[in-house]
Amino acid sequence: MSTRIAKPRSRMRKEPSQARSRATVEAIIEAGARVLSDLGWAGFTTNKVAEAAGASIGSLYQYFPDKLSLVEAIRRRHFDQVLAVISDAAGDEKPLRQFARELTRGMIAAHSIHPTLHQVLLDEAPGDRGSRAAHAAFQSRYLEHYAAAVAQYRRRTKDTETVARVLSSAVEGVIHNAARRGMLEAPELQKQLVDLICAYLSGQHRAAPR
Amino acid sequence: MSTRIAKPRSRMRKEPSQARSRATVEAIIEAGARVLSDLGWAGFTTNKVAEAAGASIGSLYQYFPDKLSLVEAIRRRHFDQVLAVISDAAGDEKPLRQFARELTRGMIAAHSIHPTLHQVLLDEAPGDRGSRAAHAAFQSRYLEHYAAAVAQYRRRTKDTETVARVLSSAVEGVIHNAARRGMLEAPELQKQLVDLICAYLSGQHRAAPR
DNA sequence: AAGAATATAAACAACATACTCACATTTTCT
DNA sequence: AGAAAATGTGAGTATGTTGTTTATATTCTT
Repeated sequence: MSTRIAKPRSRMRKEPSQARSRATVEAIIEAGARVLSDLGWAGFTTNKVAEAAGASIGSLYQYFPDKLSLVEAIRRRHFDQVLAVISDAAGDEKPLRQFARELTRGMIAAHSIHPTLHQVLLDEAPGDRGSRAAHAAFQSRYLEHYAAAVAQYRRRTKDTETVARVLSSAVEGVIHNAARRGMLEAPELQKQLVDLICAYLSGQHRAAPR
Repeated sequence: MSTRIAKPRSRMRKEPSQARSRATVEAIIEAGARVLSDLGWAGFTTNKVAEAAGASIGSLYQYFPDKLSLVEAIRRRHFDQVLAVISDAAGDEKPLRQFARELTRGMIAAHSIHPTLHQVLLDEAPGDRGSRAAHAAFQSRYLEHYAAAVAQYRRRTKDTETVARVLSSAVEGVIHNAARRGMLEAPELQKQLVDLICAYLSGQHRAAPR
């Protein structure tokens, strides 16, 4: 029972050294993201990814030891992008509305390339391997940024974490829904999302007038 | 090419007449919902459903001609439930906050049994068959109810439909996220969701004070 | 007790798909 | 130029999955 051998942690079977191979690896990751976003986890097959990347299945397995390590790579890349967006938006001390606008714009931009990748990565794709830790770390930092914003714009809130979570999931919900309908670019939607964020964060809504 | 034969529309291969068989059918649908919610579309297999229902695979195929018709049945049942919730909440003329509270409570209740079923049904499960129409009809009525509420509580809004969509997707996002974390019952979360709805719908948030 | 309805689960056929391997091509190095 | 290393190829395999059938057993109705 103690014979459970720890799989070698190698992210990549072989480190690409030439420019050509680095381009191949990049193409594979990119194609993987597209397939994952378009077909979902159920349609995410290594052969399909290789074909979409314009590479051969052999090349794929030359750099990624198995399917999961590929998902890992995709996940890492996407999460880094999203994190950068939030980090930027919640940067220094800007007025609420500007923060909301930048956040909205950034999130939409981050999802414009692969509309439903984020959701698929969160919901469908498994995270068996060492990804568990990385995934948690992402979630943590992700929320931290939101929490910082909440603390800044909504000072008299006790449970900052809950508010941050509600806000982030609401934003994600809107983005995801719009993405599925292909309406990410609609300006009216962007405006409404900004309004939603501002309304919730400014939070002067006690005792409705009527 | 025109030889595409229209499959017989039979929802059920055989109508259950005895009480026993009706219970079996119900158990299968219920188990199907659970499997779909827990394992996702990728893990949704007829054998697993039968086992989870405490029935045999043969019984399943006695009543459902194929896998898709089973999903159809699950979908129909769930959507009916959700629709009833919204319909109730957006009933007559109540103050905004009460509407928000009832909507929140109802949505949470509807998702408490099978937390992620709704999302899976919307995102992963295919809708090849005649479900396309039913699905659209549901979406339509779903939005209508939200739009009615928007029109009632937010009179000076031009694009009612967009607002309704933003609101509904935001609520869904929060619910879905909470469901995944097993935090659906947390009272603090419920309160925050109510706040979010009220804040957005009352919409007096122009010109942030600072 | 006969016959209809319902339940069972082993078995299958068809298919999908992650992954390997032996070989071809390109790049780098001497 | 030529050897060696790096990279690319894709048919093939091995393994599993899964929707579905069928022959048989059990329970209900009349």
